[in-house]
Amino acid sequence: MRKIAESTVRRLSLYLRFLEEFEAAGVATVSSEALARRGSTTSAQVRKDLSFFGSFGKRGLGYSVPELAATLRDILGLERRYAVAVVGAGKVGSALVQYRGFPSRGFHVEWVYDRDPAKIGSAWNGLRVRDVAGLEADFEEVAPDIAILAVPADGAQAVADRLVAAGVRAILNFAPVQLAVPEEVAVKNVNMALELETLSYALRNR
Amino acid sequence: MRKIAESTVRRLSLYLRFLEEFEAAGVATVSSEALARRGSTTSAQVRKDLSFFGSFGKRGLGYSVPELAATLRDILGLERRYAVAVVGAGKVGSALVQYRGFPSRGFHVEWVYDRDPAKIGSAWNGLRVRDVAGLEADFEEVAPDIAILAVPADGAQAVADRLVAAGVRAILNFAPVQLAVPEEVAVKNVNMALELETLSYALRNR
DNA sequence: GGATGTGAATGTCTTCACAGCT
DNA sequence: AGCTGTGAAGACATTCACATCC
Repeated sequence: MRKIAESTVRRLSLYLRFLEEFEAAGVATVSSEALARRGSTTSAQVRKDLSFFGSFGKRGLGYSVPELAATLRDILGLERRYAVAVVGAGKVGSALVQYRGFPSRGFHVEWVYDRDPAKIGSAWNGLRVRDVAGLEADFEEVAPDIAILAVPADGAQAVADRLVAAGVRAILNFAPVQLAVPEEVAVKNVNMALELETLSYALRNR
Repeated sequence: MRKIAESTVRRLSLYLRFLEEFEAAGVATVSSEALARRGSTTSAQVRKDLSFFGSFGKRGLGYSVPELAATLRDILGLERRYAVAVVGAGKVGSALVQYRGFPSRGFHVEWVYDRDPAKIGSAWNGLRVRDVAGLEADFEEVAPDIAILAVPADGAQAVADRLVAAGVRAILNFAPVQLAVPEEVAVKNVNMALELETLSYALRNR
C-alpha cells in the first residue's frame, strides 16, 4: 500500500469519531461537506483522505454512516482487541489505567507496572500493580500489543529497550525523551510541556 | 513576521530540550549536525528552522549552546511566567497539577477547578480545589494565561465558552471534542485515544 | 440535482548543494 | 577546513474544479 501521511491517519480517526456521533444521533447518511464542517476541514480534504483507500460513497447521496464507520475501523485496525501494558504507576499512569475512552475503542489495559515496592501489589481499578522487574517473565507467553510508557525521563530508554526485547511493537511514550528503538517498532510521543510551549509561541505571536 | 509552521515550532521546542541537556553536560558549542542527530532530523532542517528567525551560529564553528538556548526561549516566549488554570480535578487534572515538567519551564498551575462538591475545598498539591461556578468571579482581576481543560467531553464546550468570556486566550484541551472558539484563542488538543489509534494503524501496516 | 472521486494546479515543507564567512 | 545560511529543487499535502455516476 502507498504510504499514507500521518496527518491523514489522524483525520480518519477524527472522522470516525464524528461518524459515531452521527450514528448515535440516528443520522443514516452524511456528505463529505457535513463531515468537513464537523472537523473544521474541507470536503475535498475528506474525499481525498478516503480516496487513498477506496471509494465508499454514493454520488449524489453521500456516505452511509455505519458503513463508512466500519470501513474506517477496518482501515485503522480497530476491529480487533489490543492488550495494553502501562509501565509507571504514577499520576499519568493512573489517569491512563482508568481512562474511559480506551476500552470502547478496543484498547484494554491488562498490566500495570512500577518499580516502587510501596505500589507493587496494590490494586488499581481491578488490576494488581506488578513489579517491573518481572516484565520479561510476564510477557514470555503473551506480550502486550502496545505499551504505554509513563515513567520518569531517566528510566525511559532502559524500559523501552526491555519492552522491545520482550516483543512489544508499539509504544506510546509520555516520558519527555526521544526514544531510540528499532525501526520496526512504532513510537508516538506525548509531551505535555511541549504542547504548552507551542501555546506559548501562539500567544506571543498574535 | 512570516507565518511559521507548527512542525517548525515543535522542533524548536525539542531543540531547546537538547540544548539544555548539552548545557548540563558542559558542552559549549554544538553543530546543526549534532542537534539533528539528537532529534532524529537533518542538519539542513535544523538550520532552516533557525533561519526563519535569524542567524545565530558561527560558520565553521556551530552554535553557542547557552546563547542558542536563550534565543529559543525568547522565540518561544518562554522568558516569561505563565499562570495556568486546570479545569477538571479528575485523574488527568491530578496528573497535570503535579507534573514536574511545568514549573521549570515557566508554567505555574495556580487554580484547580471542579464541579463535584466532594472535591471542592480539598487540597491538591498545596492548591485548594475551587468551585467551577466561581470561575468568572475568580478571573475578574487576573485571568490565567493558559487554561487546561480536563473535563468530560459533554461539558467541555460550555466550560471553554466561559473561559474565553473570562479572558483566556490559550486552551490545552484534553477532552475528546473539537472545541469551537473565536480565532484569537489558541487551542491545542491532546487526545490519547487518537494517539493509540495512530499506533493501531502503524501496527497494522508494517 | 447533487455529491462523489480524482487529475491538475497550487501551496507548503523538506532536502540539496554550495557560496560565503570564521 | 569546517559549518552556517539560503536560494533552488524536489517531495509532499491541500485545494480546485469538473467529469462521472446515482
